[in-house]
Formats: sequence, structure tokens, C-alpha cells
Amino acid sequence: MQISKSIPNDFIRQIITEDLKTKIFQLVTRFPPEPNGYLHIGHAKSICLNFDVAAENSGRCYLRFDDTNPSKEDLEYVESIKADLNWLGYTWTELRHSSDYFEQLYDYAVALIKTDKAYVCGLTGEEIRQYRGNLKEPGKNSPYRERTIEENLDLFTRMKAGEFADGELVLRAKIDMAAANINLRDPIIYRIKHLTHQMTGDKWCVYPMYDFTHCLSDAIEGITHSLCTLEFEDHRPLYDWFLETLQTPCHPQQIEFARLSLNYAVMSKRKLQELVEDNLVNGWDDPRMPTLIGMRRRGYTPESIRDFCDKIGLTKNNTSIEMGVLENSIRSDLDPKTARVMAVLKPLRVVIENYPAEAEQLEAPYHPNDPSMGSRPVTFSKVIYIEQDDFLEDPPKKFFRLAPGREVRLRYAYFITCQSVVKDETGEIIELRCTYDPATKGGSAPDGRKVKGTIHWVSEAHAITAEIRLYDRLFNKPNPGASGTDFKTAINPNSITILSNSKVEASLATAESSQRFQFERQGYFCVDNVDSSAEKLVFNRIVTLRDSWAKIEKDNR
RNA sequence: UGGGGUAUAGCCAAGCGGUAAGGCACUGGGUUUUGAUCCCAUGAUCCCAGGUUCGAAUCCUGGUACCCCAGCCA
Repeated sequence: MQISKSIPNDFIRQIITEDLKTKIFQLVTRFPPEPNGYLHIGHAKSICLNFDVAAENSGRCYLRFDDTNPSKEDLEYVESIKADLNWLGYTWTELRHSSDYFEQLYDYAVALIKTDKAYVCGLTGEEIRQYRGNLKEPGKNSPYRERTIEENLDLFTRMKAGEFADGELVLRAKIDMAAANINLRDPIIYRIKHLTHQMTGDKWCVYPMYDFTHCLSDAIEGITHSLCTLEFEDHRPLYDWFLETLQTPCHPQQIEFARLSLNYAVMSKRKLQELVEDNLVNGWDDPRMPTLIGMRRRGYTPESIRDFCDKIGLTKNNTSIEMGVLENSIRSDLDPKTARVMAVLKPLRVVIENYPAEAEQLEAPYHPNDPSMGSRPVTFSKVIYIEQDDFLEDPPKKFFRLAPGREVRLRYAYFITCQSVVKDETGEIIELRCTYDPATKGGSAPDGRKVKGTIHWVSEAHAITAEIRLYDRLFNKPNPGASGTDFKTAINPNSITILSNSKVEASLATAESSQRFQFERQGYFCVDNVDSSAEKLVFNRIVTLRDSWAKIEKDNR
């Protein structure tokens, strides 16, 4: 962005600012993903919050992999998460893993047992659920709740030693089976899993649960403000209970905010995974996915995503952001810094009858409002392509483009007038015959006459054939899966359109992977970082330009 | 009366007892060799009902609506 950014002043920053005023400490935050999937735009909200708020206050922000469940996690994900974070432009003060603390966590659990605040329970999963009660009725005590400390110590030691099978025993905090908050009804804090962990290998066969791990990991790292999403509000009493009961040297403050939800998109890991597995998209990096890796491939800039996160605000309100906000962020980031070039998506051949056989070079600036971006030569010739949409045999009112007998400006070139239309046997328009006015070279008429339309073009003999992928929203309902429907029934069947015979100007021959351009009058495009090659250029449409003609057209119908 | 949250314009969101910021979207207008950009203009009495106060979106009382919680997931 060109404009200097103002620091947001949301309720979390207000709390932190106030804390900083009244206490002496260095702010420490953390971004704690579980490495069990790819990051998406919703994670970006949390990332920006944690890293930015630390930076604004000369604090630190850790990246911590919350890897307490080896059955779901994979090294592949930790690498992708690190790459996404770097791409967004963030650097963590230190890289940590919850698994780094398994030893300390185990000691804390033993401490709990020793103070009679935890016990080994032999109930089955089904029984535990039954004993837990429900939303309206209190639970009842486990028959194992009154084991002696010695017995618990012995059992827990043997759990760790691998003497029991998965599911046979668990360690539970001894709190209150009648608590109104279900999280406090003797929550399980350790379970047995005979699994190889991606970091600790086969050292452990008991793994701590989230509620026990997260607060203690925060405390161990000296996190001052532990920021998480709303669904953990109910867990805060438990978070605080562990820290108070165990008398940890510091007690981080958990603060919850609303997670991001975006119109016409899904954000849950389960749903995204389903899209990938059912081949409804082409992988996690499909440009239609809200994953960071997908958005990166689509052509979104890290700046635009950070700008978006600033714009949407931070509250506890359960809200849904309109796609338009995201689109605005990417457009306003790209507009000042992206070179303009010409590309004809759906070509229509135009022969300029009175133009000589010899081609000529014209100079075209890369940016209309920024001469410092320079210019490039484009070749003009007797046979060119224009956009099919830019010609209408029977134009409606307010259509400013080409039509029989009408004159338009070819951008940076000449005025041309359509003399006749050539059709094939089926009546389809296959070619236009036009004439040009040599006096209008460069695009202005010495006699001062005006044309309302300016259209883009490429020279047939000099253009490069490219594949262009047009993307639209993945879903055609604002809230896919709302009110019990299957979210997959809301998939937009036209979320991708592949144009394999588009014609782009010659200067694009040297376009590099991931390079972005504005195709004049069409939108912003990005060289696909997977499928594009020197032999076959492939562009992704990042976003269209705002299009007031499209609105007029829509109103006409 | 299970517990925990949230309600300010179409979508976000400031506001913290002194008379409703801003962004996005929309609509109208101006500039323009992109129907782009840019520039101007236009909209709410704050979920409802009472109450306190000279004064309430802000405080109190009582309602209503919506979200989250019953994984040996995070």
C-alpha cells in the first residue's frame, strides 16, 4: 500500500496497551497451529494479529507447533506452515513444539497426581461419556476417582512405560463432575497412543491433551497474552485451573476473538479436505481454495492478505466478511504496482483492409498513471485480434465498443471503423473487415473527433498463444452448508473456465513464474507457478477489474 | 434460569454518559486513450421494552435473537 498504515485499535490491543501501562514486561505472543493441514486465510487473521501486535510493542512472537496428537500430524504440514508464514512476511522469534515440553508436561502431571488433583481412570470411552452427564444434567464421579495417590503414581508410570494398550487407561484431572462447565468435569489430560511421533519418535506412548498442554506450553514459554478463537472461551476456566493449581511461574492471559468466515467459501479443515479428496478441486494449492498456498498460486500478494486482515477488524462478533473486501484488498495493492499489457482472451480476427502489409512498432506505457514504470514496443499490423465481447452486430444502448459502421480506438494505436462482418456457414462471426485512419496514430484524432470506446488488441502474427484460467467463487451460496445442507451441493459449476487459445502480446514471452500483470480492461493475472512454461504460458486470473459495463448489462436483462 | 458468548447501515467496524468515525458494497456526478484508477456527493438514533440522568448506543432492569460447549481432536 502507498498510504501509511494506521495501527488498528481493537479490543485486544487495548487490553495489551493497558497492561503494558500498568505492568512491566515484554510482550510475548505465539501462533500455535497443529501441523495437521494447510494454512488458510482464516489462519492469516490469527497470524497477523499475533505477529503484528508483538512487533508493534517490541515484543516477541513464537511459532509453536501444537503437536500432541501424532495420529493426525505430519512433517509435510510443518514445512508448508513455515513456508506460508515466511511468504506472508513473518519471522518468528523462535520455533517451538509442544512436544519439546513432553518431559516437563509429564512432570506437571505427576505433580498433579501427588497433590491428589489427578487420577488414573479405567472407564471405557463410552462409559466416560455417560458419566460426564450432559448439557443439562451433572455428571457423576468415576468409580476410579478415589484411588490412592500411590496407586495413581504407579499406574501412570506404567502407562508411560507402555504396559497398557491404547484406550485402556487415561489420566484425568480431579475437578468437579457437577460443574456447569462441562470442560471442568474431570477432563482427560493424558491418553495412551502407541504411535511414532514425528518429533519424538517412539519415546512416548502417552500423549497430553490440548487443554493440559496449551496453557502449560504458554507458561513455559512466558507467553503473556494467549490469543485464540471464540470456541475456546469455555476452556479458559480450565486453562486457568491448571496454571493456578500447578503454581506455574507465570500465568498467561487467554483472550478470545471471533474467527474469520468468508462469504461464498468454506474454511473448515474437514470441508477443505473433502474438496481435495473428492477431486472437486485440484489439490490444496488449487487457485480457488482459500488456503494460503492456493491464494499464492492464484496470485494474491502477501500485502493484500495482510491489508485484508487489517480491514476486517477484530472483535468477538460472529460475522461473515463479503468477498468484495478481499477483492478490494488485492486490487488496491496491485493497481499501483502492476504493469499493464494487452491480452485477448477470446480472440476475434480483424483485417484492416487499408493498412499496408508492413507491420509497425508502437510504444505503449506500462502504467497510465506512473511513467516511471516505463514502456515497451508493441507491434501493430494488418491482421489483429480483438475481444469477441468487444463487437456486437446489434449493439444495445450504451454499448461503446465496435459495431458495424462504428469507430473505436485501438489502445495506443489507431481509430478503426468496422466495414463488414464475415460469417461462416452456421452464421457465426469469424472475422471483421475494418479500415483505419492513419491520422489517428497513437490514438488521438487531429480533428478532435472523439470515440467513446477504446479496446485492446494484439497482432495476429506477433501474438503468443497462451492458456488463461478464469476463476470465479467456488460456491454459489453465501453460506455453503447452511441449515444442515451438504456444502458440496453449493459448489459453483463454473468456478473455473479454461481458455486455451488466448492471444497475449509478444512482450509476455519473458514473463516469469508467478509474475503478475494487468491485462488491460480484463483484470489482474499471474503466471501459474506449476503449469506454466516457456513453451506454454499459463495465466491465472487473480481478480477482474471493477466492471461497470457488466453492471449495466445485468440491469438491461 | 445448564454453562459461556454476541447484538451499531447491505457487509465489516469505531464509539467507553455530552448529542452516531472509517472501510467495503450500492447509487449519482466529475476527470480519463482501461466502461480501470482517481476525485466529489448520498445512507443508521444504535435488537426490543421499561428505568436512572439536564443528557444514554454507552449505566440499571426485564425481554428477544443468534453463536459455541456433552472427542481418549485442536
